[in-house]
Amino acid sequence: MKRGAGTTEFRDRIIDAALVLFERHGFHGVTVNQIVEKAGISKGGFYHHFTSKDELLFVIHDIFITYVLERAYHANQQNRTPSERLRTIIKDFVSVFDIYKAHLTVFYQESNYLKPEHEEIVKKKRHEFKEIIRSVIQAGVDSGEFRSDLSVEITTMAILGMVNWTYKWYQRDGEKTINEIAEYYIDLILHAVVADQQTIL
Amino acid sequence: MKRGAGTTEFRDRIIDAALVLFERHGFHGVTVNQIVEKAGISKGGFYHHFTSKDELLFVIHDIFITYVLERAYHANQQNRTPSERLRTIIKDFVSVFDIYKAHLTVFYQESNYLKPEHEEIVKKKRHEFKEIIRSVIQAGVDSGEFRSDLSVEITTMAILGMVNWTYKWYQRDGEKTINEIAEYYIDLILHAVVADQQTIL
Amino acid sequence: MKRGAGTTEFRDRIIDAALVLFERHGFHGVTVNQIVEKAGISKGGFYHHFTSKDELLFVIHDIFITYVLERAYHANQQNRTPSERLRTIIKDFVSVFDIYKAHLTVFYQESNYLKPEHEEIVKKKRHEFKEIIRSVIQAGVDSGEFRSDLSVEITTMAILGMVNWTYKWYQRDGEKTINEIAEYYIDLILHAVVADQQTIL
Amino acid sequence: MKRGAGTTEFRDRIIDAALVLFERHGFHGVTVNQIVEKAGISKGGFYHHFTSKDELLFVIHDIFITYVLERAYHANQQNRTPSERLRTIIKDFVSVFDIYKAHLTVFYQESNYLKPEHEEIVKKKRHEFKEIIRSVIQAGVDSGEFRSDLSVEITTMAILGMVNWTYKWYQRDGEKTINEIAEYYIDLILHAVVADQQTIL
DNA sequence: TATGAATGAGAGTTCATTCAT
DNA sequence: CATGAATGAACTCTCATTCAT
Repeated sequence: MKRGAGTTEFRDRIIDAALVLFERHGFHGVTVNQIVEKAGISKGGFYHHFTSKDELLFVIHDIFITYVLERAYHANQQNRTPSERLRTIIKDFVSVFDIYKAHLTVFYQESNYLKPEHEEIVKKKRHEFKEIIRSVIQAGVDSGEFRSDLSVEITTMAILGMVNWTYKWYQRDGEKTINEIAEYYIDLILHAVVADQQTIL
Repeated sequence: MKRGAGTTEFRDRIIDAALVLFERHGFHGVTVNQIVEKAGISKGGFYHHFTSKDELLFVIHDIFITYVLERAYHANQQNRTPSERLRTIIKDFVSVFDIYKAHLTVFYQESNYLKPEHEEIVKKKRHEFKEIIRSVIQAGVDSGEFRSDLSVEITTMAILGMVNWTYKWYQRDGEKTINEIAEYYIDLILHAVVADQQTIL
Repeated sequence: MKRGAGTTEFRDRIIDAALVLFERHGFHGVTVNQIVEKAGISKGGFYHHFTSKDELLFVIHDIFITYVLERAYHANQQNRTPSERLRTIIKDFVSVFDIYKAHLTVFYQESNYLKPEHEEIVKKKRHEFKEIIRSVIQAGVDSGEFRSDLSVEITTMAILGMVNWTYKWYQRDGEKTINEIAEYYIDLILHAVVADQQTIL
Repeated sequence: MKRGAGTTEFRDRIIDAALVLFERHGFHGVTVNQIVEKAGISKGGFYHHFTSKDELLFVIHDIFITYVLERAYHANQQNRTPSERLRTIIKDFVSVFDIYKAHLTVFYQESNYLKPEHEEIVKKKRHEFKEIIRSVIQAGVDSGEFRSDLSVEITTMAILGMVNWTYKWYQRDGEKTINEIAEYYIDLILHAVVADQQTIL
């Protein structure tokens, strides 16, 4: 049990160091030497835990997308109406920005440097995440809660764009908390997609 | 007509080749050798026209942002109401996706590899572009045309995110034309930001 | 004795190879490839030990001037009269030609290719060496042992020129040993600078 | 006549520009581009007058050594005693420092970058110059004017070293004129080589 | 396990030289 | 004669990865 803890620390130290460096300088702007120096380990140590620098990039991607996907599945199940589900999914996803800001930046900035075999795995999970949102929009349209003239595809991409883009400007110590931003997004989105109230009344 | 009209110039050949390659493999996934080979010129020729690979990256950024900024300035002047201006700016910007898809992808994907001196120039123009959108939102709020409870900052970033993100999925030969997508975005955005009609009536 | 005594170290192998090549072809007439090939190591190995080819040039300069300076300091202290000190310094310096012939050639031939930061360090030590000789001449003049009409500055430079120039023609397997040449120089110099005996008597 | 003058100017402009640059930065520290820019001509113009950069280096060497050699021959003939001839040769040679300082620096600093075919020509003339001095020393020894225990070879090299080295420190606007320095050298040398006066008296 | 000296393929860049205009 | 855009061989240097210790 003690061993396991120590080993994990080692690996995590590498990932943490890499995240800080990748976020600032990009995957190709950082050398393995810089990573091991920042992590306080040796080069041999690095290659004991990762088969390559490429694998490290994949692991960072995978940690992030796996976590996000899991939460999205969970969030999608526990609400009733599509707008309630949409709200929960977005709030949940956006809350990740505080914990996984660096992962997220690397994820959106460096994913085209993933090796084919890694890219495929990530792509699949990314697609699953998108499908969750898409299905909620579809459900809203089907139930009449959302406007019937919505393009489910474009609406999904529009929401994803709005939300994902946040990583480009969000600062943890900025004026608004990530929760306030999330609430704001939800408000904008629901105004945009929910069917006119009058017709309902 | 005497010169440069019919002939594809050397410099342009380099940029075109680089765009195709950078879009697919990223700035660091492409070597100068690959660029000159695709452009059908010599390595020396490359360095006769660009002082470095870094400068080429900057030129691609600058062509794009300069063009976009100019159009945005123009679009912003010729309409009356904020929503009309917002519509024109967005339509105009999105229409760039068909001509400058590759520039745009490089712009959003590789800008953190710009050298400091180049980054500064690009950053300034990017900021100007953002300020144009921001000022339109602000004008809409001030005039009462847009909801009074809007956060101008977040709304601006939300719109930018939604629109910019398009580069990640838009295909010129896809189901929707870029104009249809633009119209759709405008519809979503106006639903989200325009003050309730009932209250006005 | 445990380490480094028997084995020719990596770093030394590089320096030795570079010296032979630089002496014959000049700093710019030799490539890093040629150096590593002669040293029997890899290119990466070279850059593991030296940050640049320029640094290697500096190291060669520094080894030489540091050694020479140390010996000159030592030689300057253990004799009494200026002519005795001058003799010891010259003999000592010239004896270096047998061990450091290549360093010396590089030192006098390539020093204007040193990078500014390196040049400064070397210049300082060179100046110190010159000052030692100068001070001996000055002492000789002050004590009346040397001619009173000597220009200390020009005499110093004349001696340095005569002695340094040796690197242009001296061959270790030539007619005269370096010691014989040194004795000869000393004889010439003393004839030139020592005050007339008759006038004293 | 006008043509001839203009053409010569062109070639001289190149040489002058190159001299200034080579003296400061060395042959390899200067590009052909820099030379033509400083000379105010085009690259094509350069290669119209010189077959290569290497040839330019040779021409600079040749101008210098040819001039020096000619003067030395002349100086050697018009005096009677060896010491008078030695004096004239040295004064004459050293006076070149004011006109040909740059040539001289390039000559002593970059001659090992001459191409073999050029090197040979220069070497031959250099040797001739040395032989002139050597023959004077020999004549002095033979006539009894100089010390009989002189090594003609080493004495020659010692004198050459002393005199040549001057290029390393001489400044045209320094304390001493080149003529004063020459007189000083001659004084030192004659003190060193002339046989004891008593024995003559 | 852990180390870091050593590797070597390949990157970006330079620059003397050429040649169509 | 003059030009300067274009060439391409050769250069210095980088850095992910290996492996003897």
